[in-house]
Amino acid sequence: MKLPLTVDLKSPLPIYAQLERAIRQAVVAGILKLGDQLPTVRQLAVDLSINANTVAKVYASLERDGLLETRRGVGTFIVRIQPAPSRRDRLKRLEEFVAKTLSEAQREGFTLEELIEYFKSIQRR
Amino acid sequence: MKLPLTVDLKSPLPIYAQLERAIRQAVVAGILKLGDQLPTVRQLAVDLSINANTVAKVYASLERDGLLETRRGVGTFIVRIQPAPSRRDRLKRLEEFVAKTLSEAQREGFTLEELIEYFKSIQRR
DNA sequence: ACCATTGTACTATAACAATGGTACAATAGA
DNA sequence: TCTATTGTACCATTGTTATAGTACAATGGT
Repeated sequence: MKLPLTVDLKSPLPIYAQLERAIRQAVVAGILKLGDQLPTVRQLAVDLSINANTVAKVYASLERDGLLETRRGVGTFIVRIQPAPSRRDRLKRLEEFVAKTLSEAQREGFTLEELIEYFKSIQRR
Repeated sequence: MKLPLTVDLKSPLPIYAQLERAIRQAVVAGILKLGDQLPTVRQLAVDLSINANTVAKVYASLERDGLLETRRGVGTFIVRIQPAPSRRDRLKRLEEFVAKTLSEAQREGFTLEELIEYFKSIQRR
């Protein structure tokens, strides 16, 4: 499976932040599933035309976050898709998150319909 | 009128990029109108707790872009209102917005399916 | 036991971003 | 004309980001 990870060297957003975001997004979108192996730091560096150190730092950061697990000589794997806090807290946080997202979207001039459509298109791929 | 310009020192997005974006957004949103004066570089630097050089560089960049005009000893003024963004620009911004939202959602532990469901439930009411 | 693969840990270097500071140039107004 | 205000242009310094390169540690397979 070819991962749709990309970075834009000309973006003001640093490469490490772009890559971290892309990986998180791939997990949420279901492109990366529990137990899936990520490309090796060296391979991904080649694929994205960036430095291996940058990839390694992103992996290390995501591991600190509990999303990944790295095993020397083996590779890097997805170990957490979602935490499991209490249902009620979770729902409340989801509500807050969606509210915040919607207010931002409104400021940016996007409609709820557009967002749903775009989310669905991501789900489909 | 107090301008709603803010920057986040902890964001990976550099301050100058945040400020440039915030000003463009304020113009598009109609908060800054044609002919309006912006805060002085020194004043805005104080307001945002950043360096005056950073503000000056943002103003200079926006002037190169034709959005602003600066007059020594007088101030900085809006001289061009952005045309409505093209479809392509809009789609690109939507992409970026969704990418950002999904990476945040991942950190919060929400899945794409949950988000879509919740958005739909809002749409229904 | 050996070896290739993978992640980790360094070092050094360069470019960029941001700060603090100083000085200068142009303008408006007293 | 004088002065305060505003933008501009420097400089030196600091921290971050990214690169290139090397070496080492742990693992799995031969």
